[in-house]
Amino acid sequence: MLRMPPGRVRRVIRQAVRGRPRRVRLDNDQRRAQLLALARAAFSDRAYDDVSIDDIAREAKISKGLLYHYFPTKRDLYVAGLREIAADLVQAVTSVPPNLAPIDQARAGLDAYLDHITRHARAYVSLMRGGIGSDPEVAEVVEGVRTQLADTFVKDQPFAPLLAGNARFETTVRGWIGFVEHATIDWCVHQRMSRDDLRELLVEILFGIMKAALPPVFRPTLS
Amino acid sequence: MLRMPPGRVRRVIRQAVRGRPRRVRLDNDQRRAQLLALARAAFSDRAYDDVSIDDIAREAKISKGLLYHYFPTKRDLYVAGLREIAADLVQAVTSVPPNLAPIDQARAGLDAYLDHITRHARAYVSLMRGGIGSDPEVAEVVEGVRTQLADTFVKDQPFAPLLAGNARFETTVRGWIGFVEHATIDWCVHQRMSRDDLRELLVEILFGIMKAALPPVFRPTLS
DNA sequence: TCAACTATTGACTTATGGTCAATACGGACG
DNA sequence: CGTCCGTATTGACCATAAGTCAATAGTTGA
Repeated sequence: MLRMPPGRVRRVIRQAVRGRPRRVRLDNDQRRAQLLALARAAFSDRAYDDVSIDDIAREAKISKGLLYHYFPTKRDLYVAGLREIAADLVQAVTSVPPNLAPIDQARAGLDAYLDHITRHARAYVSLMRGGIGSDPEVAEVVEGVRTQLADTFVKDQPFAPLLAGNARFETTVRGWIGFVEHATIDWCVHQRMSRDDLRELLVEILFGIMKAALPPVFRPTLS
Repeated sequence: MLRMPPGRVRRVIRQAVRGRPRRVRLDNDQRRAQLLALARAAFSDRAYDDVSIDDIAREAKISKGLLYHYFPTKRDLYVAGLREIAADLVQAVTSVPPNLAPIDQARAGLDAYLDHITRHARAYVSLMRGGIGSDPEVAEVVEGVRTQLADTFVKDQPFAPLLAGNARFETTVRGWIGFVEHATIDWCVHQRMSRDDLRELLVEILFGIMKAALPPVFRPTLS
Protein backbone atom coordinates (compact mmCIF):
# COMPACT_ATOMS: atom_id res chain seq x y z
CA MET A 1 0.00 0.00 0.00
CA LEU A 2 1.12 3.49 -0.81
CA ARG A 3 2.09 5.46 2.24
CA MET A 4 2.01 9.24 2.42
CA PRO A 5 5.33 10.89 3.10
CA PRO A 6 5.68 12.40 6.58
CA GLY A 7 4.59 15.97 7.18
CA ARG A 8 7.80 17.85 6.74
CA VAL A 9 8.59 16.29 3.41
CA ARG A 10 5.07 16.80 2.19
CA ARG A 11 5.13 20.47 3.04
CA VAL A 12 8.04 20.94 0.67
CA ILE A 13 6.18 19.10 -2.03
CA ARG A 14 3.03 21.14 -1.50
CA GLN A 15 4.90 24.40 -1.50
CA ALA A 16 6.07 23.55 -4.96
CA VAL A 17 2.45 23.20 -6.10
CA ARG A 18 0.60 26.30 -7.19
CA GLY A 19 -2.64 27.06 -5.32
CA ARG A 20 -2.32 24.20 -2.87
CA PRO A 21 -5.23 23.80 -0.45
CA ARG A 22 -4.27 25.59 2.73
CA ARG A 23 -5.05 23.87 5.97
CA VAL A 24 -8.18 25.47 7.39
CA ARG A 25 -8.05 26.38 11.07
CA LEU A 26 -11.25 27.02 12.97
CA ASP A 27 -11.55 27.88 16.62
CA ASN A 28 -12.96 25.41 19.06
CA ASP A 29 -16.58 26.55 18.95
CA GLN A 30 -16.87 26.88 15.21
CA ARG A 31 -15.36 23.48 14.59
CA ARG A 32 -17.55 21.87 17.19
CA ALA A 33 -20.66 23.48 15.75
CA GLN A 34 -19.74 22.36 12.25
CA LEU A 35 -19.20 18.78 13.35
CA LEU A 36 -22.44 18.71 15.29
CA ALA A 37 -24.37 19.98 12.29
CA LEU A 38 -22.82 17.34 10.04
CA ALA A 39 -23.49 14.64 12.60
CA ARG A 40 -27.14 15.63 12.99
CA ALA A 41 -27.60 15.51 9.25
CA ALA A 42 -25.82 12.20 8.86
CA PHE A 43 -27.52 10.42 11.73
CA SER A 44 -30.89 11.76 10.68
CA ASP A 45 -30.89 10.09 7.32
CA ARG A 46 -28.76 7.02 7.85
CA ALA A 47 -28.77 4.40 10.57
CA TYR A 48 -26.17 4.69 13.30
CA ASP A 49 -24.11 1.82 11.96
CA ASP A 50 -24.25 3.16 8.43
CA VAL A 51 -22.61 6.41 9.46
CA SER A 52 -18.87 6.07 9.82
CA ILE A 53 -16.62 8.49 11.59
CA ASP A 54 -14.48 8.60 8.48
CA ASP A 55 -17.49 9.76 6.47
CA ILE A 56 -18.14 12.67 8.77
CA ALA A 57 -14.47 13.59 8.92
CA ARG A 58 -14.33 13.54 5.14
CA GLU A 59 -17.41 15.75 4.86
CA ALA A 60 -15.86 18.19 7.31
CA LYS A 61 -12.58 18.03 5.37
CA ILE A 62 -10.63 17.18 8.49
CA SER A 63 -8.77 14.13 9.72
CA LYS A 64 -10.40 11.52 11.87
CA GLY A 65 -7.96 12.33 14.64
CA LEU A 66 -9.27 15.87 14.90
CA LEU A 67 -12.82 14.68 15.10
CA TYR A 68 -11.84 12.50 18.02
CA HIS A 69 -10.29 15.55 19.63
CA TYR A 70 -13.73 17.16 19.78
CA PHE A 71 -15.83 14.08 20.47
CA PRO A 72 -14.03 11.30 22.27
CA THR A 73 -16.25 8.54 20.88
CA LYS A 74 -18.72 8.04 18.08
CA ARG A 75 -21.42 7.65 20.67
CA ASP A 76 -20.59 11.02 22.19
CA LEU A 77 -20.97 12.64 18.82
CA TYR A 78 -24.26 10.89 18.27
CA VAL A 79 -25.63 11.75 21.68
CA ALA A 80 -24.58 15.37 21.37
CA GLY A 81 -26.51 15.64 18.12
CA LEU A 82 -29.47 13.86 19.64
CA ARG A 83 -29.51 16.26 22.57
CA GLU A 84 -29.76 19.18 20.18
CA ILE A 85 -32.60 17.57 18.28
CA ALA A 86 -34.39 16.86 21.55
CA ALA A 87 -33.85 20.38 22.81
CA ASP A 88 -35.23 21.81 19.57
CA LEU A 89 -38.39 19.80 19.89
CA VAL A 90 -38.98 20.67 23.53
CA GLN A 91 -38.22 24.28 22.77
CA ALA A 92 -40.79 24.36 20.01
CA VAL A 93 -43.50 22.90 22.19
CA THR A 94 -42.82 24.90 25.34
CA SER A 95 -42.50 28.26 23.63
CA VAL A 96 -46.21 28.43 23.01
CA PRO A 97 -48.04 31.57 24.16
CA PRO A 98 -49.05 31.31 27.85
CA ASN A 99 -52.32 32.32 29.49
CA LEU A 100 -54.56 30.44 27.13
CA ALA A 101 -57.56 28.48 28.27
CA PRO A 102 -56.44 24.96 29.24
CA ILE A 103 -57.85 23.30 26.17
CA ASP A 104 -56.35 25.92 23.87
CA GLN A 105 -53.04 25.53 25.62
CA ALA A 106 -53.07 21.84 24.76
CA ARG A 107 -54.17 22.62 21.22
CA ALA A 108 -51.37 25.11 20.71
CA GLY A 109 -48.78 22.76 22.17
CA LEU A 110 -49.86 19.92 19.94
CA ASP A 111 -49.89 22.25 16.96
CA ALA A 112 -46.32 23.22 17.68
CA TYR A 113 -45.43 19.57 18.16
CA LEU A 114 -46.93 18.43 14.88
CA ASP A 115 -45.57 21.41 13.04
CA HIS A 116 -42.07 20.83 14.28
CA ILE A 117 -42.29 17.16 13.42
CA THR A 118 -43.45 17.69 9.87
CA ARG A 119 -40.58 20.06 9.31
CA HIS A 120 -38.01 17.74 10.87
CA ALA A 121 -39.50 14.33 10.19
CA ARG A 122 -36.24 12.46 9.85
CA ALA A 123 -34.74 13.95 12.95
CA TYR A 124 -37.90 13.11 14.86
CA VAL A 125 -37.83 9.51 13.77
CA SER A 126 -34.16 9.14 14.60
CA LEU A 127 -34.91 10.63 18.00
CA MET A 128 -37.91 8.53 18.89
CA ARG A 129 -36.75 5.28 17.39
CA GLY A 130 -33.65 5.75 19.54
CA GLY A 131 -30.86 5.00 17.08
CA ILE A 132 -28.88 2.92 19.55
CA GLY A 133 -30.91 0.30 21.30
CA SER A 134 -30.57 0.28 25.05
CA ASP A 135 -27.80 2.83 25.38
CA PRO A 136 -28.39 4.48 28.75
CA GLU A 137 -27.51 7.98 27.61
CA VAL A 138 -29.76 7.75 24.58
CA ALA A 139 -32.57 6.40 26.73
CA GLU A 140 -32.04 9.28 29.12
CA VAL A 141 -32.42 11.85 26.34
CA VAL A 142 -35.56 10.25 24.98
CA GLU A 143 -37.06 9.88 28.45
CA GLY A 144 -36.19 13.47 29.16
CA VAL A 145 -38.14 14.64 26.13
CA ARG A 146 -41.13 12.56 27.13
CA THR A 147 -41.12 13.85 30.67
CA GLN A 148 -40.80 17.45 29.60
CA LEU A 149 -43.55 17.14 27.04
CA ALA A 150 -45.80 15.41 29.53
CA ASP A 151 -45.22 18.19 32.03
CA THR A 152 -45.92 20.82 29.45
CA PHE A 153 -49.24 19.33 28.49
CA VAL A 154 -50.43 18.43 31.94
CA LYS A 155 -49.12 20.96 34.40
CA ASP A 156 -51.55 23.75 33.55
CA GLN A 157 -54.59 21.54 33.34
CA PRO A 158 -57.26 21.94 36.01
CA PHE A 159 -57.03 18.35 37.14
CA ALA A 160 -53.28 18.31 37.60
CA PRO A 161 -53.03 19.65 41.15
CA LEU A 162 -55.61 17.15 42.37
CA LEU A 163 -53.55 14.26 41.15
CA ALA A 164 -49.87 14.93 41.70
CA GLY A 165 -48.23 11.72 42.81
CA ASN A 166 -51.24 9.58 42.04
CA ALA A 167 -50.00 6.34 40.49
CA ARG A 168 -52.95 5.87 38.18
CA PHE A 169 -52.59 9.41 36.96
CA GLU A 170 -48.84 9.25 36.41
CA THR A 171 -49.15 6.03 34.48
CA THR A 172 -51.91 7.48 32.38
CA VAL A 173 -49.86 10.50 31.48
CA ARG A 174 -47.02 8.30 30.30
CA GLY A 175 -49.49 6.28 28.35
CA TRP A 176 -50.91 9.35 26.67
CA ILE A 177 -47.43 10.31 25.56
CA GLY A 178 -47.16 6.88 24.00
CA PHE A 179 -50.49 7.42 22.32
CA VAL A 180 -49.32 10.71 20.83
CA GLU A 181 -46.06 9.25 19.58
CA HIS A 182 -47.61 6.23 17.93
CA ALA A 183 -50.52 8.12 16.45
CA THR A 184 -48.10 10.71 15.11
CA ILE A 185 -45.79 8.18 13.55
CA ASP A 186 -48.74 6.38 12.04
CA TRP A 187 -49.95 9.69 10.68
CA CYS A 188 -46.54 10.48 9.19
CA VAL A 189 -46.46 7.12 7.47
CA HIS A 190 -50.02 6.79 6.23
CA GLN A 191 -51.16 10.38 5.86
CA ARG A 192 -54.70 9.28 6.56
CA MET A 193 -55.97 12.57 7.93
CA SER A 194 -55.24 16.28 7.98
CA ARG A 195 -52.93 17.71 10.57
CA ASP A 196 -55.78 19.62 12.15
CA ASP A 197 -57.89 16.50 12.45
CA LEU A 198 -55.04 14.68 14.10
CA ARG A 199 -54.48 17.54 16.51
CA GLU A 200 -58.14 17.57 17.48
CA LEU A 201 -58.10 13.84 17.96
CA LEU A 202 -55.10 14.10 20.27
CA VAL A 203 -56.72 16.86 22.30
CA GLU A 204 -59.94 14.93 22.68
CA ILE A 205 -58.06 11.84 23.68
CA LEU A 206 -56.05 13.77 26.23
CA PHE A 207 -59.14 15.00 28.01
CA GLY A 208 -61.00 11.76 27.51
CA ILE A 209 -58.16 9.74 28.94
CA MET A 210 -57.66 11.99 31.90
CA LYS A 211 -61.29 11.76 32.76
CA ALA A 212 -61.14 7.98 32.57
CA ALA A 213 -58.06 7.93 34.77
CA LEU A 214 -59.50 10.13 37.47
CA PRO A 215 -60.93 8.42 40.50
CA PRO A 216 -64.72 8.76 40.14
CA VAL A 217 -65.01 11.37 42.91
CA PHE A 218 -63.19 13.99 40.93
CA ARG A 219 -64.88 13.51 37.61
CA PRO A 220 -67.58 16.12 38.03
CA THR A 221 -64.81 18.70 38.49
CA LEU A 222 -63.89 18.43 34.88
CA SER A 223 -66.42 19.14 32.22
CA MET B 1 0.87 -15.18 17.98
CA LEU B 2 0.52 -18.86 18.50
CA ARG B 3 -1.10 -20.57 15.60
CA MET B 4 -3.00 -23.83 15.89
CA PRO B 5 -1.53 -26.69 13.92
CA PRO B 6 -3.63 -27.74 10.91
CA GLY B 7 -6.37 -30.30 11.42
CA ARG B 8 -4.56 -33.49 10.53
CA VAL B 9 -1.64 -32.82 12.80
CA ARG B 10 -3.92 -31.83 15.62
CA ARG B 11 -5.91 -35.00 15.31
CA VAL B 12 -2.78 -37.01 15.99
CA ILE B 13 -2.04 -34.90 19.02
CA ARG B 14 -5.56 -35.28 20.32
CA GLN B 15 -5.57 -38.98 19.84
CA ALA B 16 -2.62 -39.17 22.17
CA VAL B 17 -4.63 -37.43 24.89
CA ARG B 18 -6.88 -39.49 27.09
CA GLY B 19 -10.56 -38.47 27.09
CA ARG B 20 -10.16 -35.75 24.50
CA PRO B 21 -13.30 -33.75 23.74
CA ARG B 22 -14.87 -35.30 20.67
CA ARG B 23 -16.19 -32.98 18.06
CA VAL B 24 -19.94 -32.79 18.55
CA ARG B 25 -22.05 -33.15 15.44
CA LEU B 26 -25.64 -32.05 15.47
CA ASP B 27 -28.06 -32.19 12.61
CA ASN B 28 -29.22 -29.05 10.95
CA ASP B 29 -32.35 -28.46 13.00
CA GLN B 30 -30.83 -29.15 16.38
CA ARG B 31 -27.89 -26.90 15.74
CA ARG B 32 -30.09 -24.14 14.45
CA ALA B 33 -32.37 -24.38 17.46
CA GLN B 34 -29.43 -24.31 19.81
CA LEU B 35 -27.98 -21.22 18.19
CA LEU B 36 -31.32 -19.44 18.19
CA ALA B 37 -31.79 -20.13 21.88
CA LEU B 38 -28.33 -18.81 22.69
CA ALA B 39 -28.91 -15.76 20.53
CA ARG B 40 -32.23 -14.99 22.19
CA ALA B 41 -30.63 -15.19 25.60
CA ALA B 42 -27.63 -13.11 24.61
CA PHE B 43 -29.54 -10.37 22.83
CA SER B 44 -32.08 -10.23 25.62
CA ASP B 45 -29.63 -9.22 28.26
CA ARG B 46 -26.95 -7.36 26.36
CA ALA B 47 -27.17 -4.66 23.73
CA TYR B 48 -26.77 -5.69 20.10
CA ASP B 49 -23.29 -4.23 19.86
CA ASP B 50 -22.22 -5.85 23.09
CA VAL B 51 -22.98 -9.30 21.77
CA SER B 52 -20.26 -10.64 19.51
CA ILE B 53 -20.60 -13.54 17.14
CA ASP B 54 -17.49 -15.02 18.70
CA ASP B 55 -19.20 -14.98 22.09
CA ILE B 56 -22.15 -16.94 20.82
CA ALA B 57 -19.94 -19.35 18.92
CA ARG B 58 -17.91 -19.90 22.07
CA GLU B 59 -21.03 -20.52 24.14
CA ALA B 60 -22.22 -23.03 21.55
CA LYS B 61 -18.75 -24.59 21.53
CA ILE B 62 -18.50 -24.28 17.78
CA SER B 63 -16.40 -22.22 15.41
CA LYS B 64 -17.50 -18.88 14.08
CA GLY B 65 -17.45 -20.27 10.57
CA LEU B 66 -20.14 -22.80 11.43
CA LEU B 67 -22.33 -20.14 12.94
CA TYR B 68 -22.09 -18.24 9.68
CA HIS B 69 -23.12 -21.40 7.89
CA TYR B 70 -26.46 -21.29 9.71
CA PHE B 71 -26.99 -17.53 9.84
CA PRO B 72 -25.31 -15.58 7.06
CA THR B 73 -25.01 -12.36 9.06
CA LYS B 74 -25.20 -11.25 12.65
CA ARG B 75 -28.33 -9.34 11.77
CA ASP B 76 -30.00 -12.47 10.46
CA LEU B 77 -29.30 -14.22 13.71
CA TYR B 78 -30.66 -11.30 15.66
CA VAL B 79 -33.80 -10.98 13.56
CA ALA B 80 -34.47 -14.71 13.71
CA GLY B 81 -34.35 -14.55 17.50
CA LEU B 82 -36.53 -11.47 17.52
CA ARG B 83 -39.13 -13.17 15.36
CA GLU B 84 -39.37 -15.97 17.88
CA ILE B 85 -39.77 -13.57 20.76
CA ALA B 86 -42.43 -11.71 18.83
CA ALA B 87 -44.27 -14.90 17.92
CA ASP B 88 -44.24 -16.02 21.56
CA LEU B 89 -45.85 -12.79 22.68
CA VAL B 90 -48.53 -12.80 20.01
CA GLN B 91 -49.19 -16.46 20.71
CA ALA B 92 -49.68 -15.77 24.43
CA VAL B 93 -52.15 -12.98 23.79
CA THR B 94 -54.17 -14.63 21.03
CA SER B 95 -54.53 -17.99 22.74
CA VAL B 96 -56.99 -16.60 25.23
CA PRO B 97 -60.31 -18.43 25.59
CA PRO B 98 -62.83 -17.28 22.97
CA ASN B 99 -66.53 -16.55 23.42
CA LEU B 100 -66.12 -14.20 26.33
CA ALA B 101 -68.07 -10.98 26.67
CA PRO B 102 -66.19 -8.19 24.81
CA ILE B 103 -64.88 -6.51 27.91
CA ASP B 104 -63.77 -9.81 29.42
CA GLN B 105 -62.08 -10.67 26.18
CA ALA B 106 -60.02 -7.50 26.44
CA ARG B 107 -59.36 -8.17 30.09
CA ALA B 108 -58.14 -11.69 29.39
CA GLY B 109 -55.95 -10.55 26.52
CA LEU B 110 -54.33 -7.84 28.61
CA ASP B 111 -53.85 -10.29 31.43
CA ALA B 112 -52.03 -12.63 29.11
CA TYR B 113 -50.01 -9.71 27.76
CA LEU B 114 -48.92 -8.47 31.17
CA ASP B 115 -48.28 -11.96 32.40
CA HIS B 116 -46.10 -12.82 29.46
CA ILE B 117 -44.20 -9.60 29.85
CA THR B 118 -43.46 -10.03 33.51
CA ARG B 119 -42.14 -13.48 32.81
CA HIS B 120 -40.01 -12.33 29.86
CA ALA B 121 -39.25 -8.76 30.77
CA ARG B 122 -35.84 -8.57 29.15
CA ALA B 123 -36.99 -10.12 25.92
CA TYR B 124 -39.93 -7.73 25.84
CA VAL B 125 -37.72 -4.71 26.27
CA SER B 126 -35.29 -5.88 23.63
CA LEU B 127 -38.24 -6.41 21.34
CA MET B 128 -39.96 -3.10 21.85
CA ARG B 129 -36.90 -0.95 22.14
CA GLY B 130 -35.95 -2.39 18.76
CA GLY B 131 -32.32 -3.35 19.33
CA ILE B 132 -31.18 -2.04 15.97
CA GLY B 133 -32.36 1.41 15.19
CA SER B 134 -34.06 1.79 11.86
CA ASP B 135 -33.33 -1.63 10.45
CA PRO B 136 -36.22 -2.37 8.10
CA GLU B 137 -36.56 -6.02 9.04
CA VAL B 138 -36.56 -5.24 12.74
CA ALA B 139 -39.13 -2.53 12.20
CA GLU B 140 -41.24 -4.99 10.26
CA VAL B 141 -41.22 -7.46 13.12
CA VAL B 142 -42.15 -4.86 15.70
CA GLU B 143 -44.86 -3.41 13.50
CA GLY B 144 -46.18 -6.88 12.89
CA VAL B 145 -46.57 -7.47 16.62
CA ARG B 146 -48.38 -4.19 17.04
CA THR B 147 -50.74 -4.86 14.20
CA GLN B 148 -51.55 -8.36 15.39
CA LEU B 149 -52.13 -7.21 18.95
CA ALA B 150 -54.29 -4.35 17.80
CA ASP B 151 -56.38 -6.74 15.73
CA THR B 152 -56.73 -9.11 18.62
CA PHE B 153 -58.02 -6.46 20.96
CA VAL B 154 -60.27 -4.68 18.55
CA LYS B 155 -61.68 -7.20 16.12
CA ASP B 156 -64.26 -8.70 18.47
CA GLN B 157 -65.42 -5.45 19.94
CA PRO B 158 -68.93 -4.27 19.12
CA PHE B 159 -67.79 -1.03 17.56
CA ALA B 160 -65.23 -2.58 15.23
CA PRO B 161 -67.48 -3.42 12.27
CA LEU B 162 -68.90 0.10 12.26
CA LEU B 163 -65.50 1.60 11.83
CA ALA B 164 -63.39 -0.56 9.57
CA GLY B 165 -61.33 1.71 7.35
CA ASN B 166 -62.19 4.85 9.28
CA ALA B 167 -59.04 6.97 9.52
CA ARG B 168 -59.81 8.39 12.94
CA PHE B 169 -60.47 4.93 14.24
CA GLU B 170 -57.37 3.34 12.74
CA THR B 171 -55.18 6.08 14.11
CA THR B 172 -56.76 5.76 17.51
CA VAL B 173 -56.13 2.05 17.60
CA ARG B 174 -52.47 2.60 16.85
CA GLY B 175 -52.40 5.21 19.54
CA TRP B 176 -53.92 2.88 22.07
CA ILE B 177 -51.21 0.35 21.34
CA GLY B 178 -48.71 3.10 22.07
CA PHE B 179 -50.52 3.86 25.29
CA VAL B 180 -50.34 0.24 26.37
CA GLU B 181 -46.65 -0.08 25.56
CA HIS B 182 -45.61 3.05 27.35
CA ALA B 183 -47.81 2.48 30.36
CA THR B 184 -46.51 -1.06 30.60
CA ILE B 185 -42.88 -0.05 30.39
CA ASP B 186 -43.48 2.66 32.96
CA TRP B 187 -45.12 0.07 35.17
CA CYS B 188 -42.19 -2.34 34.77
CA VAL B 189 -39.77 0.40 35.74
CA HIS B 190 -41.60 2.10 38.59
CA GLN B 191 -43.84 -0.64 39.96
CA ARG B 192 -46.32 1.98 41.03
CA MET B 193 -49.39 -0.20 40.97
CA SER B 194 -50.51 -3.82 41.04
CA ARG B 195 -50.79 -5.77 37.83
CA ASP B 196 -54.53 -6.00 38.21
CA ASP B 197 -54.87 -2.26 38.65
CA LEU B 198 -52.82 -1.68 35.54
CA ARG B 199 -54.91 -4.14 33.59
CA GLU B 200 -58.11 -2.43 34.68
CA LEU B 201 -56.69 0.93 33.75
CA LEU B 202 -55.78 -0.32 30.28
CA VAL B 203 -59.23 -1.79 29.75
CA GLU B 204 -60.96 1.39 30.85
CA ILE B 205 -58.72 3.44 28.62
CA LEU B 206 -59.40 1.17 25.67
CA PHE B 207 -63.13 1.68 25.92
CA GLY B 208 -62.81 5.31 26.91
CA ILE B 209 -60.57 6.06 23.95
CA MET B 210 -62.71 4.22 21.47
CA LYS B 211 -65.71 6.15 22.63
CA ALA B 212 -63.83 9.39 22.20
CA ALA B 213 -62.69 8.38 18.74
CA LEU B 214 -66.11 7.43 17.49
CA PRO B 215 -67.96 9.98 15.42
CA PRO B 216 -70.70 11.31 17.72
CA VAL B 217 -73.48 9.51 15.85
CA PHE B 218 -72.29 6.11 16.95
CA ARG B 219 -71.63 6.87 20.56
CA PRO B 220 -74.97 5.80 21.97
CA THR B 221 -74.31 2.34 20.52
CA LEU B 222 -71.64 1.73 23.06
CA SER B 223 -72.43 1.94 26.73
C1' DT C 1 -12.73 -50.61 2.75
C1' DC C 2 -14.01 -46.92 0.24
C1' DA C 3 -16.73 -43.17 -1.54
C1' DA C 4 -19.81 -39.57 -1.05
C1' DC C 5 -22.10 -36.29 1.76
C1' DT C 6 -22.35 -32.84 5.07
C1' DA C 7 -21.10 -30.72 9.50
C1' DT C 8 -17.27 -28.38 10.98
C1' DT C 9 -12.93 -25.89 11.30
C1' DG C 10 -9.57 -21.94 11.67
C1' DA C 11 -6.65 -18.97 9.23
C1' DC C 12 -7.53 -15.07 6.48
C1' DT C 13 -9.51 -10.51 4.81
C1' DT C 14 -11.74 -6.25 5.56
C1' DA C 15 -13.94 -2.49 7.73
C1' DT C 16 -14.00 0.75 11.25
C1' DG C 17 -13.69 2.67 15.90
C1' DG C 18 -10.14 4.59 18.52
C1' DT C 19 -4.94 6.29 19.93
C1' DC C 20 -0.96 9.13 19.83
C1' DA C 21 3.37 11.30 18.84
C1' DA C 22 4.60 14.54 15.58
C1' DT C 23 3.57 18.74 12.92
C1' DA C 24 1.77 23.22 11.05
C1' DC C 25 -0.25 27.46 11.89
C1' DG C 26 -0.82 31.94 14.14
C1' DG C 27 0.01 35.29 17.44
C1' DA C 28 2.88 37.65 21.10
C1' DC C 29 7.00 39.44 22.32
C1' DG C 30 11.87 40.77 22.09
C1' DC D 1 12.28 40.19 11.53
C1' DG D 2 13.04 36.06 14.06
C1' DT D 3 11.64 32.89 17.48
C1' DC D 4 9.11 30.99 21.04
C1' DC D 5 4.72 29.04 22.55
C1' DG D 6 -0.05 27.46 22.57
C1' DT D 7 -3.22 25.02 20.10
C1' DA D 8 -5.54 23.12 16.01
C1' DT D 9 -4.44 19.48 13.10
C1' DT D 10 -2.49 15.39 10.99
C1' DG D 11 -1.83 10.52 9.49
C1' DA D 12 0.22 6.35 10.57
C1' DC D 13 -0.89 2.88 13.62
C1' DC D 14 -3.60 -0.42 16.70
C1' DA D 15 -7.45 -3.46 18.16
C1' DT D 16 -11.53 -5.63 17.55
C1' DA D 17 -15.12 -7.95 15.42
C1' DA D 18 -17.80 -9.08 11.17
C1' DG D 19 -17.59 -11.97 7.39
C1' DT D 20 -15.07 -15.58 3.81
C1' DC D 21 -13.42 -19.88 2.19
C1' DA D 22 -10.64 -23.83 1.14
C1' DA D 23 -9.63 -27.75 3.67
C1' DT D 24 -10.83 -31.37 7.11
C1' DA D 25 -13.31 -34.75 10.02
C1' DG D 26 -17.30 -37.58 11.13
C1' DT D 27 -21.10 -40.44 9.34
C1' DT D 28 -23.54 -43.38 6.52
C1' DG D 29 -24.37 -46.71 3.01
C1' DA D 30 -22.64 -49.97 -0.49
